[in-house]
Amino acid sequence: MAQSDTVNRILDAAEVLFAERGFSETSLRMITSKANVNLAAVNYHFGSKNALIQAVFSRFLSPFAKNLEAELKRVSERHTDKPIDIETLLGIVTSCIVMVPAQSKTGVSVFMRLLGLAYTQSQGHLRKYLEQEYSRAFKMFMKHMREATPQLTSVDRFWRIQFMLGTTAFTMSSIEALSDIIENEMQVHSSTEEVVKRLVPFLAAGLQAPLQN
Amino acid sequence: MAQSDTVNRILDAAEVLFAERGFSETSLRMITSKANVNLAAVNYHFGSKNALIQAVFSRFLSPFAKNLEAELKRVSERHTDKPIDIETLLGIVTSCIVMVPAQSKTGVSVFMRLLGLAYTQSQGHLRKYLEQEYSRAFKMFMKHMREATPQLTSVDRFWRIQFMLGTTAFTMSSIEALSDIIENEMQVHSSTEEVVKRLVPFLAAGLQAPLQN
DNA sequence: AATCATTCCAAACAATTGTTTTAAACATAC
DNA sequence: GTATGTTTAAAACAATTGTTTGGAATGATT
Repeated sequence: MAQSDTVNRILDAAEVLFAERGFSETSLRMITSKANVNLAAVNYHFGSKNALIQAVFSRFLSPFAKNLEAELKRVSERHTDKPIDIETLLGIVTSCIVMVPAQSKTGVSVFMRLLGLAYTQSQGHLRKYLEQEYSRAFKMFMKHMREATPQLTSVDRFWRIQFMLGTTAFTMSSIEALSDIIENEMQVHSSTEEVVKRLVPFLAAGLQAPLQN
Repeated sequence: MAQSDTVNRILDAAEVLFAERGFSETSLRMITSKANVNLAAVNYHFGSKNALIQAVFSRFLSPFAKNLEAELKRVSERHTDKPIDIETLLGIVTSCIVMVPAQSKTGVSVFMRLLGLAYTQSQGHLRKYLEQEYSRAFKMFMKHMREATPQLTSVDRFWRIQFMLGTTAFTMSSIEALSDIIENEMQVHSSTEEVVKRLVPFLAAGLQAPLQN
């Protein structure tokens, strides 16, 4: 199968380069030369650069959404009486994220960095695509989140979830650079797992912070 | 004075367009036609597009840094015995941010959006420029931060401050898109000021979260 | 072996980018 | 009023962008 090999080589190269440099700053020529394929291959297999960007996202977001929906459904069937608590809910999300790289070859940090880019780079087509493609999984997650935080108004809950997402995406995307800094300045080694351990209490405390009036 | 007028018109137009679309996605022709000046004026007055980007930042970041240093100094003189607490510290930062638009014509949301872009868009030249230009204000802030959180180890403090910065930068860089979503789904209008009000308790709680072992 | 659709490749395409150039317009000083 | 230096204007510049093209290679099916 020469076809799928070329397609995957393009996706692999694009994924890394997009994560490193952003979308506009990554040219098709960079991608194809890193993937060792012909320049025209991108337009032949994907149709356009925008379609390639969407394909990069759906390759890791589709398994993640599928995992998440399945896991949420599974756990909620055992919680028919009481809602799922926050810690369990966050645990489900993180475990589903960690599951994806095991299936494909995408690293967690690349995963999160791309997720962050999708949010910050105002690529209109991407945002629309993601919204209509994964709205079901997102709404499902939000439903359980709503039940787990009844003390919050819907507006406060929305924003705090965004804060959480932002913190995670940003930290994960810059984790290598920050680890280097801290290793130089304090002679302490920080693995991704250790950073996540530090991150979770931060997020949980923020999410449950007293409301300001 | 035709000169300074042209310069300011370019800065005004560039500021808005950069905040709306990002740096790479904004061409000099968009800027100059919005500013009603000739295309060559940018290279004449600023030298290059990168220099223009830096000029846009320094126009509002310099007053901010000045405000912040002055305010930190002023408050710390009244706290000779005990350190400044976190809430006050974060309050100083946000109030200094809000002060700048009153001095210039830049809106708070544009200000914050640019700040977020500076952090998330990996423009190498920008990051270096900002670091060496405003390291004094940053170090000053860090010193008070250290005194305000004596219960944290330096490693924990380092990470939590990164979490904070990440949350802020991320939220600010995607604030308009998120405001649109929440306005559509919940019929609630969210100004930047309101989002900041929601952000501060989240950050403060995260910073002071109990340590995990 | 011949036919077929699929995939690949080198080249060219048109459009857009940041930057530079040339001359004209302008203001200021003598 | 002439001279001098500064700012604007329009055009052209070279480089890079995403995309398209026509034909060559490929590989499976008959």
